[in-house]
Amino acid sequence: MNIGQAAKASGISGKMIRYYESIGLISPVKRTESGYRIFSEKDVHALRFISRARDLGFSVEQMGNLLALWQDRHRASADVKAVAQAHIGELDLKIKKLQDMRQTLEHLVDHCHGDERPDCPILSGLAADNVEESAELDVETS
Amino acid sequence: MNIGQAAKASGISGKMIRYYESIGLISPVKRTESGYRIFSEKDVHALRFISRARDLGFSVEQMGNLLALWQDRHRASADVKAVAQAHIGELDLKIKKLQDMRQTLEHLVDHCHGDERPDCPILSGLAADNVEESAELDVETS
DNA sequence: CATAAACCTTCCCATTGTTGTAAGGTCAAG
DNA sequence: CTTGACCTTACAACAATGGGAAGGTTTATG
Repeated sequence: MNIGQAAKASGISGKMIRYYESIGLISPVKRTESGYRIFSEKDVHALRFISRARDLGFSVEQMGNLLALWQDRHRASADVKAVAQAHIGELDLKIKKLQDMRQTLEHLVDHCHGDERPDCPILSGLAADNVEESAELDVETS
Repeated sequence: MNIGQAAKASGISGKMIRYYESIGLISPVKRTESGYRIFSEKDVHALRFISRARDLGFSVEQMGNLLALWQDRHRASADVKAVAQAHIGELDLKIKKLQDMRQTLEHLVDHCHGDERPDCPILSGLAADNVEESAELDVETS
């Protein structure tokens, strides 16, 4: 199988496949005499694994860990669970951060009349240089 | 005011201040004869504005828009509101995406016993190559 | 005054993950 | 045997930030 076909079959672009190979996430695949990469079903299988992990927001490093665990027949499922749970924790942090941003911004938007007049609490909120005004920007100063 | 002091006062590193200047987000500030940047209160005010917008997750490009609106005394507050609301929309998308990931991952984690045994639904879920198994990965195929 | 510490300057490199492009080699079909 | 569709490597770019080198300036101290 060519890299193009492997790309289609796995959902990872040829570019990225080469990149993953170059950084050692996947081991180098076989080559034809002329240098073309040849992908086996097993290779594509691994690529699909990566594709799924990537869709779940795992970093390349984390995918490396997962791949290693995947390929290790004797690992304990607890190890895998730990990686996954750590990642859930990271996702939670990101979600929380975005939600905080969202809430602050919405608060500002709610107070902006949004008409022709130039007066706008959103900009004043962003421009606030003292604690009183800028307090409006704090979501939860916990 | 030096760049170091401006950095402290605004919460933006000196590195980033220079960067923002280099890409034109802020206009070049005055210099001493020997080439040191001198920041006025107004300059620092703008930097603080940027710092807040950045904390709210605005991209450099969006911050450029906001800055322009901020400095335009005659803009309609509706214009600002539109930018802010568009950004809320973006935040919502990101949040949704992360929540979807989180839920899928949690689903997998819930089904992993997490003990010594090597059998692990998380890895099988990631490795699924057919629709039946991979359906477990879909959160809401709406 | 001399020297050292603490600044500042520009320039380049690394990061993460991905895409684009250029220059060239190969393969299959007509 | 040419054309087009593939493949190869290598390099640059993106966003936003940090790190460091090499060198100039200012300030504080002996």
